[in-house]
Amino acid sequence: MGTPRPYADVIDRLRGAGLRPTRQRIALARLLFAGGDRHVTAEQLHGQAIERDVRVSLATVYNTLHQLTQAGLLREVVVEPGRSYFDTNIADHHHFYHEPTGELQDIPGEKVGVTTLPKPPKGQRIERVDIIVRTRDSLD
Amino acid sequence: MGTPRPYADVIDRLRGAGLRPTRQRIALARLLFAGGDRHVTAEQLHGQAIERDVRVSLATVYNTLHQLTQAGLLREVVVEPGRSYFDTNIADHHHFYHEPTGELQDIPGEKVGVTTLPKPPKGQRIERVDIIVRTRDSLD
DNA sequence: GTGATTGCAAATCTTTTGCACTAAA
DNA sequence: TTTAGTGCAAAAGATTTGCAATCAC
Repeated sequence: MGTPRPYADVIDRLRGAGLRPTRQRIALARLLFAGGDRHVTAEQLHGQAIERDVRVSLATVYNTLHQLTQAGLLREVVVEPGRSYFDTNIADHHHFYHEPTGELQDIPGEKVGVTTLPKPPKGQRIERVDIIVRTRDSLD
Repeated sequence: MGTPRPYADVIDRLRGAGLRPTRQRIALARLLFAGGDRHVTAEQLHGQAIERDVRVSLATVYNTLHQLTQAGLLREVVVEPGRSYFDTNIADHHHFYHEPTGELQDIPGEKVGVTTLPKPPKGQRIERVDIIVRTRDSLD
């Protein structure tokens, strides 16, 4: 048996992204990629880290989130001015956005059929198609 | 002939929205609704007003944009964290977003076909579907 | 060791707010 | 008048940055 490496999976993921597996990055990555798909703001993630006694500064959380996004391990979702969500689901998919609570919910890519789409302006290529289905409470 | 009213159209539009046609609001509405469809940030609109020697504060521009949005005369488009665009096109439509320049371009609603869409979460109704097609330069 | 990473606090940027002043009705 | 609207400057958030201290390799 080889020497057991703690959090080997997370560390490999960071390494794969070209990021040094520091204490902070490992902790954040564990929080992010532990459960299923998550939608978190920097503030929320920072709060959770603090809760679990992980000493990280908010600045580092922001930096790490952006680094992971750039590496393709996270996706940034913009639904509201002045607040960014980071999505651990990087598969092709879209979102329900419940405006009253600010909650995001994934819609699997295959559940949405976009038939036609015009050609992008000259000299541009499509990078990504984001669909946000904004919802409110039925009674309103 | 009745007494000619300057900017009667704009004034009526504001009145119709329940907004007093003040000097500032008239000027801003004229900038917004003059040409065809426009996508502006508060900062940009403020800049244009100043350029044309209209004395308005940025705070008033923000207030007015939100009032017009609430009245249904404008639509807010969120594509980037920390910056809101206001769209004078209130018809059903979507957007190309050219990431390098931050430019928005309308896609008429009928040019995009969304076939299937899952039911929203229990107790919620769909308010609006926003589709943002993010583009980059072809060569990148 | 040494170069990448972190923390902290300050800086930045967008947007909102409080309040005395001004203007529309 | 009387009440809504405005400007200004200050406040509030979210995010970024500069730089000395710290850590991974």
